[in-house]
Amino acid sequence: MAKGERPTLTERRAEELRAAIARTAMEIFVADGDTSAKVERIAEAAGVSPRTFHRHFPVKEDVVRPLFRATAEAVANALRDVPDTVDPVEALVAAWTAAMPGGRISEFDRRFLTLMVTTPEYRLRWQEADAELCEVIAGYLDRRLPAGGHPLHRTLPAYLVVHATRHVFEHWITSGSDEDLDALLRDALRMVLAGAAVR
Amino acid sequence: MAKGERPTLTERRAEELRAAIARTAMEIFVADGDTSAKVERIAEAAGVSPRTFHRHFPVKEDVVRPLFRATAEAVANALRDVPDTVDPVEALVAAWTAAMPGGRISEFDRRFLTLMVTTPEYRLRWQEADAELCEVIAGYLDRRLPAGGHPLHRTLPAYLVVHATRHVFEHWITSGSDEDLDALLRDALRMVLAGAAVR
DNA sequence: GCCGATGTGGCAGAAACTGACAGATGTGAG
DNA sequence: CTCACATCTGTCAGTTTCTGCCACATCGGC
Repeated sequence: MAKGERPTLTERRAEELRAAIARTAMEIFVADGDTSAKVERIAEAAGVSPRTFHRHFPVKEDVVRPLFRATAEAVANALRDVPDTVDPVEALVAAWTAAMPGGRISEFDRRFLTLMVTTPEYRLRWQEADAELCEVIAGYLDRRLPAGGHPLHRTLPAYLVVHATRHVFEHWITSGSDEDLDALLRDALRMVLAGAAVR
Repeated sequence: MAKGERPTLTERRAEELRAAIARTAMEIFVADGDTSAKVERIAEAAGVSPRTFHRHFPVKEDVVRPLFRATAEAVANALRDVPDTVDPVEALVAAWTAAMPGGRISEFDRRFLTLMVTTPEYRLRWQEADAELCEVIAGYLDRRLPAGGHPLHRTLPAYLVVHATRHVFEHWITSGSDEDLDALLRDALRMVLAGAAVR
């Protein structure tokens, strides 16, 4: 557990435990149709004590973070090795698609994400994962932006890309999910990248 | 208290009480340098019982909402009667400036806003006020956008304008506030509106 | 096998909330 | 102006979330 070492066994176990608890919470939330389940119930269903739950998730709502972090990492991985010949818009859309298992969103996930969008405390955790994505996307866009200038010229386009994606996605989720998500994303990203002068 | 009537005396009093409690909380937060003050203390300083506090603010963090709502309304008012001859970028920057008392941010406000930016639960309340601003800005941009098209073509530009403003503002706050905020805003808004084809 | 480091659970308690009731204070009809 | 009614407020008890502390189990290196 030194510094930049890869995770030790104990750390990996803790991570797995957090993921398991998160998944348990997700299943309970979807089954209930709301997010009001008590810590006691989630902890018991996951086979741990409430005290251990709170050790891993200081605030109850943190329980969903591993889920969002996982998809954020999937997007980051999909974006890591994109050749410069690919159109940025297509690369970003493809990265998002790659983050969904099977390239599409299941009914189960759709119900869960609806809860996450409509419950402010949980929506906040989603946004925190998006904040990490901002850095990844900033790294990707870096090579495609005019060099120099104010620091904001680097971070703002990435920030806007992530938030445009979020806006489109939330519209898609709340409006019944019967539109072509990829097409909507392409459209929105083109708007953002055009303004940011991405080549 | 029928439907679209103007507020009755009782309602106005409740609104004033909420504003007074919010202001009290702000002063305590700034004096402490953090937002950890207990409900009991804020309520006592405002001259009400904790029970009354929670009646007006179901969740403790809601206490700052009146403050953000007030500035959001100020921006909305400043934007309401802008003639079409004014450049949208200038109109938006002017609206933000008009929302600050005296056209600039006091040291007191700066400290308070720093706390709001760095504390996720409070940052969320700020974003909720921004969400209301989105509708106002969508109304303003409506006349300046190509007609027709998908609903997202109306809401997305406003959403991006608000979030670009937020990003610039948070950068400005956290980096010491010694840059030219207006210039940064102008720059960011030009980027967004160029992509959205605002005329 | 031993031993320090770390994770876990139980318990007590702080703090954030909520429901219910009683008293105070508006609000409106006559 | 007065009375009846609605609304707001405070007190109190109770639930839920979250934390500090300690004992115990497990892990990981020697």
